[in-house]
Amino acid sequence: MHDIRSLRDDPAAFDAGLARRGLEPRAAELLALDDARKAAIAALQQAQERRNAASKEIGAAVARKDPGAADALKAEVGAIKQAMPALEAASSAAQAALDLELAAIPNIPATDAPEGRDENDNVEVRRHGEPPRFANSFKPKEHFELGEALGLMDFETAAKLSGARFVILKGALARLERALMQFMLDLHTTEHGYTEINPPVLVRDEAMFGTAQLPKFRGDQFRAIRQLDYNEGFGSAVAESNTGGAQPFQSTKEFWLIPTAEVAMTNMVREQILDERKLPLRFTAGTLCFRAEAGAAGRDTRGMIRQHQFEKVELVSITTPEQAAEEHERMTACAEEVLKRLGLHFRTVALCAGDMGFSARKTYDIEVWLPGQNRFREISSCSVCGDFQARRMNARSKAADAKATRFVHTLNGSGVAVGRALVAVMENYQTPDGSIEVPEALRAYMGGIDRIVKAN
RNA sequence: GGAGACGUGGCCGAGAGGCUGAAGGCGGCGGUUUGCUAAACCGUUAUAGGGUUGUAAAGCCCUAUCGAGGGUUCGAAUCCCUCCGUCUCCGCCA
Repeated sequence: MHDIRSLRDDPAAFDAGLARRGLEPRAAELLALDDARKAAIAALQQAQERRNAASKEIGAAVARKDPGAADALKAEVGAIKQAMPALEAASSAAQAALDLELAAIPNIPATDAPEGRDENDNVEVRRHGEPPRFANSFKPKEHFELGEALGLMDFETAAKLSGARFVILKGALARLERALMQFMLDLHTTEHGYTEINPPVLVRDEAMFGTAQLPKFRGDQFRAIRQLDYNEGFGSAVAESNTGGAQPFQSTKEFWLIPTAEVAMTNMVREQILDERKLPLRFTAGTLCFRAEAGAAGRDTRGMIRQHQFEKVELVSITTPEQAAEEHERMTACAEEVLKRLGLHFRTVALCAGDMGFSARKTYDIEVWLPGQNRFREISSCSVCGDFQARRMNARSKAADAKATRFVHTLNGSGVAVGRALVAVMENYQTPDGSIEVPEALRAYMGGIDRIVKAN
């Protein structure tokens, strides 16, 4: 969420930031909305001021037993009140018009985010390890070929239960996914200083607004509706529920399924004033994530790369403005460490301004090597959001000796995507006989199993 | 799911249609006194928005806010409704 006052101070800088994302200038239009809003507020406040003053005079007139004066004043207030609803409506409409626009504009890129339009302009900043070597004659398989051949990965049965973009893992492969999550959480909590969180995965509108999934990315999300009177046949299970009221945030019976634990963990500090001596806060959680993948039709339709439901270990930091940039590097290194210990080849790229997500000021993607696809695939994305989300959440901090509060800075990163890590381990540790070696770092979590073989 | 109680500033807590942006206490900040510390005493201490003066720091005026949103009223922390949240008892449940 952008600050209309700083936009007022420097509209050119705002438009320049949007231009770096490949977007049209918006400042002039927003400032016009802001002027309209201020005019509407002034008109309303003028009416309120007179009403309040007259009402006090009525009290005084009644006290000195002057009914004539009181009645005259009542008539005046009555007239003012006639006009008030229109003024109130105009004022809140003007505010809403501005907020609607501001809430749907992405964050301004940091000065050191690379220039560029799309993924082709991203900048590789480092690379670790190298691709695994296979015998010349051996063509590495993709993870779903391996998993299905092992009898431990079943997309067909999952489709019977839930449709496309779901999977059933079995036996040692199910355990491998569990092992990966445990390993990552243990690493981040015991060595990287993150506090483990087990958050709700169902959240309300405000939380989704806070991290900016709402209002713009509504269509990418799943909702959970509590159906109170479920007796009109199965069709009603998916019937559109009626929220009704004018208040935007009043539903208790509808939730959103989190698309990432970032939503839950970042919103833990919403509407709070934090002591800056306690920053940065570092949280990690391994949760299920739910994404509608709207607009991804036809992409990654096979396999586990792009599912409606997947597991991810997420990292979130809450910092002061001064700490944010360094924390971003640190967080990215924490995510990279996961891949290093798993012995996976990866590269880290800085996303260009045109390719970054909505809330980000600067983003590093970590891409892991997948031999079956013969290419790098995103497995983690670490972003600094500045005060963009903090404004939406009203999350502030205060220095020990300061009077004023200021917005915190928020960061989030995958540390890392568990489903994709499973894919990476399978493809990188496959052997010609179709079995999969278990990386050293995971063996303790696998009860000592060092190889995953075909189920009998 | 049923029944009931409650939600007031950083915290505790009064207030039950106008004199209340809100008593009192704690805490914070500034000061006086004081070998030091402590104590005592005095003062001060919400947030957001709009307007205005000023280069600025800041000041002044106004509006809104007593969980949130509506309503009644000339006037609402106070009365009514809805929602959110907390607590108690019962029921159900992993």
